[in-house]
This record gives sequence, structure tokens and C-alpha cells, in this order.
Amino acid sequence: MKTKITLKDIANELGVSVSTVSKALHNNTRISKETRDKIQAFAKLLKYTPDARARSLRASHSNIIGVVIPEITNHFFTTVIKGIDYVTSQKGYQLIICLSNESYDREVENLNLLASGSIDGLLVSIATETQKKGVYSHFVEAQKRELPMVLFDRVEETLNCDKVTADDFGGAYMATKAMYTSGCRNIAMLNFESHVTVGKERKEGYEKALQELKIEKEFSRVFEINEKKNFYSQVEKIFDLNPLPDGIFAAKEDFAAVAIKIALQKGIRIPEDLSLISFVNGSISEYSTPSITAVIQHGYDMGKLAVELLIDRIENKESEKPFETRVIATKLKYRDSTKNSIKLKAT
Amino acid sequence: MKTKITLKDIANELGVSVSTVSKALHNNTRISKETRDKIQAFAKLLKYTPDARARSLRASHSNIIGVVIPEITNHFFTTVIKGIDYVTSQKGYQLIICLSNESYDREVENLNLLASGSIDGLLVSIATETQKKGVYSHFVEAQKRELPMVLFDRVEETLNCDKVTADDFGGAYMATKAMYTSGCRNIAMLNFESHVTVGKERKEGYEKALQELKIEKEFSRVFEINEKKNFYSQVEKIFDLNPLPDGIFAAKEDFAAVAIKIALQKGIRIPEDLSLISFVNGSISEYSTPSITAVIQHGYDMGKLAVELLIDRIENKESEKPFETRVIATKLKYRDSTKNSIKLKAT
DNA sequence: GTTTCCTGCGAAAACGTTTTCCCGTTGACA
DNA sequence: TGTCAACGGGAAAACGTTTTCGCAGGAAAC
Repeated sequence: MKTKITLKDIANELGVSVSTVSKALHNNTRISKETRDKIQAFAKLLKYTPDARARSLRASHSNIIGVVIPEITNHFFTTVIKGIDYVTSQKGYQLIICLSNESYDREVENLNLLASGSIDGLLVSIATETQKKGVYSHFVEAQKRELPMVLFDRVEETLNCDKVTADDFGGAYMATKAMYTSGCRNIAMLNFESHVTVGKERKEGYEKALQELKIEKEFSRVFEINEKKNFYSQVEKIFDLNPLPDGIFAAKEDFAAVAIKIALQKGIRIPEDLSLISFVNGSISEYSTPSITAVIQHGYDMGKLAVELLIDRIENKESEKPFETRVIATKLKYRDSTKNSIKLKAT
Repeated sequence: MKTKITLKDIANELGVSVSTVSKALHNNTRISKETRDKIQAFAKLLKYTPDARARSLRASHSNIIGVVIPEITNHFFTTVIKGIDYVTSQKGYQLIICLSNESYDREVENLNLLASGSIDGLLVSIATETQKKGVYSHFVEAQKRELPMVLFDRVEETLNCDKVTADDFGGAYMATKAMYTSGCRNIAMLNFESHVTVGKERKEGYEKALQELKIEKEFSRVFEINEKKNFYSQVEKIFDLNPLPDGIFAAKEDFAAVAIKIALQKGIRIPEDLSLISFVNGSISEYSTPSITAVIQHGYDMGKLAVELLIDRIENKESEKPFETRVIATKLKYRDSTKNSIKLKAT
């Protein structure tokens, strides 16, 4: 019993040539209807499927799209992947997913491996370490090999390719303003470390809102959390502020959830004494008690859009369309960590 | 400027043959040291990387491992993937990840695509719909093509391959007994629908514990939740029990988190009036208030073990080692949804 | 001086497709 | 009878590797 059926097997068995079989299976009319039917029936019987590698080698495209993400146990990124998967599975592409684990070296490795022939296009969200280092030559190398590339969420402005991001600035601005409208006057922020691009945007949105609201901008009200350390004690410091904040804007779900735990322990009532809004609308926001009002980033849509842009580049390689950066609007999901009035006033 | 460097390019440039270049790059001693050095230096300069497809076609292995999971926005599965990724990246394999989205059709599609040549081995956790249908012929087909396969977490006993599961039975047994030890006498369960294998195991563990503890086993105390519907109202029914349960064992984090929300609304104190233990130790258990005592499944280890078994099969294809099923022990992570005493007494 | 043995390299086949070009047969038509 | 087109199919090249085999020339052994 042969383990793998090839065109040759079918050809030998049926007494025709390999090229005839190939053409018959592609329904080429140069082969008579009879012969075609016979070959197709036989191929089906044997459950023949063409060898992807050979086909790709010949056709010089593989219908595979490579994705590099920094972290797989992250609800936002997996949501993006779901969006990507929705489109690719519809359009007959396959996905090969690599993890950089926020490491520069792994990201370089991944890009080299992926660039060695097997994929038609590349979707990347940049690792923290890479952003900290500021070294992007591996992306430039990939582009030199004419590999279409789209950056999503964590992008780098200086790279020449399409980009898709959430409106981090706008989301932060909106969240901050919403808390103000519902009565908060001392709004502090829990942010990533300063080199993360999305963190920078969120911070700027927050500060812009404060500025417009004529709230004195004090930088000490932004607390940067190092995610590699246990961040409970880091978050705790926000409650050393005097006066105590009556609003907290968190750049990430976990930060908000931890802040809530600490606040409740201190007897601070939520949302009466303290309102919270967090970026990222994941399961933590939903199941935390009280549940957390969150900025929805539409990760699913981001994934869909990013891969659509990519497939467009792949299938129209000659097009001289200039690269574009698409920004996906954010939205507030109102929950119990903010006052009820917020919803009415804010909209 | 050429877009892609091949052996031929190097050969032409250096005035040697393609085979010489290939051998030189493999450090074959049949090529003189001088020539080797020259070729290697030149290849490095041009940043040559061999074409993965061509190499794979020739060598009839690709160093790629395929993974099919039912759901990517699921903390447990992504943890497993992290474990898989850890091993594969160390051993020089790449990962191609496909999503079945719990759908039988998608699972079949994925397997067909993957089986068409490009991967060396297959790692699968079975979709809910497939388990409901009970049709596994697509797995048998893949095996006929001599594709090594390892099933993890959601496995099917009748399939002839290695399997890795968590000790779902033992975890449930342990959780139920622990609640009993801390004083609970009316323990109810929130489970998946009956066709999910892991749910079956967890239910059996729960029932076994009750039986040993001489608690009358009433099947009505197991509530099956249909995850496709909004499950808030489904979970609510557990509080119609009379007497009210003083312990709830949940097969999934979300079930427990929702139960907590409902209980708190009803003025039921946790853990004084009601203890909860949930399967799956993810971010919901951690950030819920009160935090939830959970059964740790060691997803990371499961991923590592599964892929290690697979790679062993790949690299020792001839070995006649019988297929094995490895069960990974579970453990309790004590948090605030159970009484403090539980920890002391249970261990 | 003939045989044997290295050394260093090249030719060519093979992996499984796809596609271009070509060839033989048939029948129509002048 | 000779010309031509249409039809049905095959041969072969190409994609980029890897690997087996062979070959030439020189050195060593007899």
C-alpha cells in the first residue's frame, strides 16, 4: 500500500502521461471529457491531493501567510488572529503562526525562517524588546526579498509598509473625558513602560484630554508598570497619591483589575469613590467584580483588515499603491466600574 | 537586483557548479577548505538562505509541525501552544497553527490541507462538534498517509496514536473532596454539555467523590451549560436548588465567575455560605472577586509533553513502540472562593 | 612503468508539480 | 490527392535543493 499518491501513480495506473493527469485534474479542455472524467474519478477514489511543496515550488507562491505575534496567551492578540483566520480560511490561505515571546532574537529568527521561501506575505506585531532596542533591520531584509508585509497594533512608523492600528490615542482621550464628565477630577493613569508604542499613544490621549479640560498636567500621575515584575506592589503606589485619585485610566486590563482589588481592600467604593476605565476589552474586564468599563479595540476587525490589506498586496504585486496606515476607531464598553451617569453624559 | 538568491546564483558568480556550492555550505570535506571558505563567505555576504520548499521536497521532511486547536481565544489552549512552541523552537521545528473553531467541517478541511505534504507531524485537540458527531474518519485518513499524530486534552480513545490529557477525573475528584473537607455538604456542579470528553471525566470525578463520601448522588445536581447561548440564565438555575448548594464545582472558569456574580447579587457570602472551585486556572480565576480556587491543568507541560512524544515519533519512524496515553496530574490553586481551612485539611 | 588510491570537483537524477510546445490522427474541403 | 485545422494527448523543462556517482589528475605503492 503506497503511502502517498502522486500524479505519476495515477498516470501509470491509467496508462496516460503525467501531464495529461495534471491537465485533466485542472479540467483543461484540451483533454477529452471522457478521459477527464475517468482521471478525476480515479483520483477521487485514491483521495489524491497535490503536494503543496511541489506546487508551491513550481508556482512560486504558497498560499500561506505568516503571522508573528509577541504573545499568544493574550486575549487581544488571539482575537486578532481569529479575525485573520476568518479571512484567510475564506480566501483559501493557510496560516503559519510564530511567537516572538516579546524577544528581539526570536523575532529575528522567526522572520528569517519565514522569509526562506514558504510564505506569500507577512503579518507582524512588534515585540516589546524590539521596540525598546529600536532595531528594525530584520524587517528591511524581509522586504528586500519582496515579501509583502503588514504591521498591526504595535507598528513602527519608519517602516515602509501598510499598517493597521487601533486608535489608542482616541480611545485614551475618550476614556479620560468620559470619567471627567461623570465627575472625576483627579484622574491617574497606569501605563506600560515608556518604549511601548501603544502605551505612548494612550498616554498622549490621556494627557491631551486633561489639557483640554484644563486639569493641571502632572507627569507623576502616570505610573509605569514593569510587566516582568510582580506588579501588585507597583500598582499599589497609585494609592499613595494625595489627594487620592477618583479616576484611574489603565492601559491594560490586568492593571485595572489589580487596582480594583487593592481599592476594595482599602475600603474605597467603586464607582462611588473611584471610577476605572481600562484599555482592552477581554475576559478580565468582563468577569472582574465590579466589571470594568473598557475601551474596545476591535481586535477581530483589526485582524480582518490587516490580512485584507496583505492579500491585496499579494495578489496585486505590481500595483504602485502608496502604503497606508489604517486606524481602527475605539469604543467604550460601559460596565460597573464607572458611574451610571457616565453613559448618558458621554454620548 | 535579484530578489531571491539561489545556489545557482552563487555557483555562476564563483565559477563553480551548483553541487559544489551545496556541498560547501554543508561543510562537506570533499570540497577543499579554500573553496568552502570562499563559498561560505560569499553566501553570507549575499544573505543566502536555502528555499524551504525545495529542500523539503527533496528531503521529504519539512521540520514543520501542524497544530489544530478548537479555539484560540482560550487561555488553556494558548498556554498549551506556548509549551509546544518552547520545544519546537528549541529543536528547530516550525509551527503551523490551524483553528477548527469547534467545527467539524473546518477540522476536516484543516486536516486535509495539512496532510497534503507540508508537515512532518500533527498535534490535535478535537472540536466539540466532532465529539458530538463521533466521526473520526478524517484522522484515520491522515494516519494512512503515515503522518505521526498526537492528540491532546480532547482526545478520542478509539484512535490509534499517542495521547496526552490532563487528569480531569482526578482533578474533579480532588476538588469535590476538598470542598467536602472544608465543610460543604451540598455540592453542585456546572458542566459542559454531555458529549465533551473532558466534561464527562470531570463529572465522573465529581460523582465518584460524592459516592465515596456517601453523599447521595442526584443527577439533577449537575447542570449542563450550552456555551453557545448566553449562559447567565442557565447558571442562575443552580440557585433554584433546595437546599441551596454550599459548594459549586465548575468545569470552566466562566461558569464559576458568573455563579459568583449571581451569588453576590443574591446576598450569598463567599466563601462563608458558598465555596467554589473551578477547572482551568486562567486569568478569570485570578482576577475575579473573590478570586477563584482552581484546578491547575498544567497546559504548558501538556504542550511540551505532547510535542515531545510527536517529535520522538517523527525522528524514530521505524520504532514499534506501542502508543501510549499520558495523563498529567492536576493540582489545586487555593484562592479566596474557598474557606481558608480547606488548604490545611486537604493537604 | 603499471596499478591503486586519494583529492577535488562536476554531471545528473530525483522530489511532484505545472505549463509550453510539439506531434500524430482525423475529417473536411478544395 | 493534397492541404489545413481541430482535436487529443505526450515530452520535456522548470522550480531549488540534495546526493550519488563518476571522472580527471596526481601521488603513492608495487
